[in-house]
Amino acid sequence: MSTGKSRRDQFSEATRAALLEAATRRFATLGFGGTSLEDVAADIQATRGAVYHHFPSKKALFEAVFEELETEAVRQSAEAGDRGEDPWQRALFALDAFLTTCADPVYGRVVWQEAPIAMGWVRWEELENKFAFGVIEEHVRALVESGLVERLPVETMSRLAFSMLGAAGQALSRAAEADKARVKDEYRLVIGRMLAGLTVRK
Amino acid sequence: MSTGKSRRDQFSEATRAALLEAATRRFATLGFGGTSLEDVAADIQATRGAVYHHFPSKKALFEAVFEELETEAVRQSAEAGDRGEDPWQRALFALDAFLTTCADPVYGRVVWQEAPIAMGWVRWEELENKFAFGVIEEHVRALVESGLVERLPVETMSRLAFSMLGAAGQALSRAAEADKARVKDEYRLVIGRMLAGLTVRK
DNA sequence: GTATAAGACATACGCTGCGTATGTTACCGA
DNA sequence: TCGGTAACATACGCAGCGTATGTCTTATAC
Repeated sequence: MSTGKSRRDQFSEATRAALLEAATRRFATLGFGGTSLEDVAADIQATRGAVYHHFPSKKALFEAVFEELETEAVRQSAEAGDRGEDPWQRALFALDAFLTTCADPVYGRVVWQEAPIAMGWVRWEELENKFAFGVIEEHVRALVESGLVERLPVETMSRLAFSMLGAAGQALSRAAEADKARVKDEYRLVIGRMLAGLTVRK
Repeated sequence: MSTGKSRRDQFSEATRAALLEAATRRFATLGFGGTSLEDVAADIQATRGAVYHHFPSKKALFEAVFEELETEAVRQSAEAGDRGEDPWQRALFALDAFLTTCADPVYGRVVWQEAPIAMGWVRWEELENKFAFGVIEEHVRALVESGLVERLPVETMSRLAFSMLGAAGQALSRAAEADKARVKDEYRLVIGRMLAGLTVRK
C-alpha cells in the first residue's frame, strides 16, 4: 500500500528530518550561538535556502528540535510514572525516569542549557508549561489531593521542584560518564528528602 | 588633600562608571542581545570607541556589570546572616535578604535571566561559585557541622538550594510589583519546608 | 616653556551570520 | 503537454561586533 504521499513530499520530509537531526547534533555540541545555519545545511549537503524553506527562522528550527526532545522525555517519564501504585511512588518513578533522560548529553545540553538562551526565558517557560513543568504540577497536585503533601501553594512547590530537576539535569549533563550513576543517586536522594519536607506531619 | 589621581584619570574613571551605569540599564531592560554597544555609548554621548577602550569586549562589559551587582548582593546577604544567632537562623536571614535582592528588577533580570545567556553557562558557574553559590555552600556546611542537617553530600544539597533560589529569583523578577511580597512569602515558606526535609530526625 | 610621549577617545573598515528577495529546476495535476 | 507550484539555490542587504588607525588633549621630561 502507498503512503498516500507523493514522491516529492517524501523527499521533502526526508530533508526536513535530516535538517532536524543535523541541527540537533550542532545545537547539542556547539550551542545555539555556536552553530550557523550555513553549517547545518552543509551537513545535509544543502544550503541555507533549504533551512529557510522548512523553518521560518533559526529560533523556529531550534524550537522544533526542542519540542521533539521534550515530547520524548515527557512520554518516557509518564510511562515510568504509570507503573507506580500510589501518587508518591508514581512521582518518584517519574522523577527517576526524568533524571535518566537528563543524563543524556543531548537532552541536557539542548533543553536545559541552550533552550532558555535560544528562545528567551519567556518562550521557554511557555513551552515548559506544556511539557516538563506541566507533568510536575500534576504530580504535585495529585500528592496534595491525596493528602500526602501539605496544602502549600501548588504553583510555588511545582516551580521549586522544577528548578531542582533543572539543577539535577545540569549536573548530570555535565558529569563525566563514569560519575553519572553516582551523581544521579545523590540527586535522587536529596531531592527525595527535600520533597519529604513537604509531607504532612502526624 | 588630593586624590592622588590626575585630572585626566578622574575623567576617565567617570566615563567608565557612566558606561557601566548605562550598560546596566540597557542590559536590565533590553537584555544582552537587545542592547548594542552603539546605544550604550550614545547614552553617554560617546562612541563605541570609548567602550572598547575601557572594556575588551561586550561580554567583558557585561561581566563588569554582573560582578558589581553580585558583590553588593552577597554583601547584603552576609550582613543579614550575621544577625542570626545559630546556623539555621543565619541561613534563613541570609535567604530572606537574598530574596529581597532578587525582587529588584535590575538584579533579577541581569543576574538570573541574562547572565547565563550573555556569558555562557560555564563562565556563569565559575563566577557564581565565587558569589551566591559560595555563600550557600558555607551555610549548608555550617548546618551540617552543627548537626542540624544530615550528612548528605554538601555539594548536591548546595546545588539544589542554589537552584531553588534561582527559581525564586526568576519568579520574583517577573512578578508584578503588587505581587512581589506575596510571591516572596510563598517561596520563603516552601523553601524553608524543603530545607527542613534535610534536618536530622530524632 | 616647549617637545615628546602616552592616554582617552573617535573614525573607518572588515567580517560573520541572519533574514529576505529573487531565481531555477523538477514534479504533479489537468 | 503545459502551466503551476513545491523545493530548493543564489544573491543581496543589513545589523552589530571587533580591530586597526587616526586625532586631540593632558602629563612629563628636559
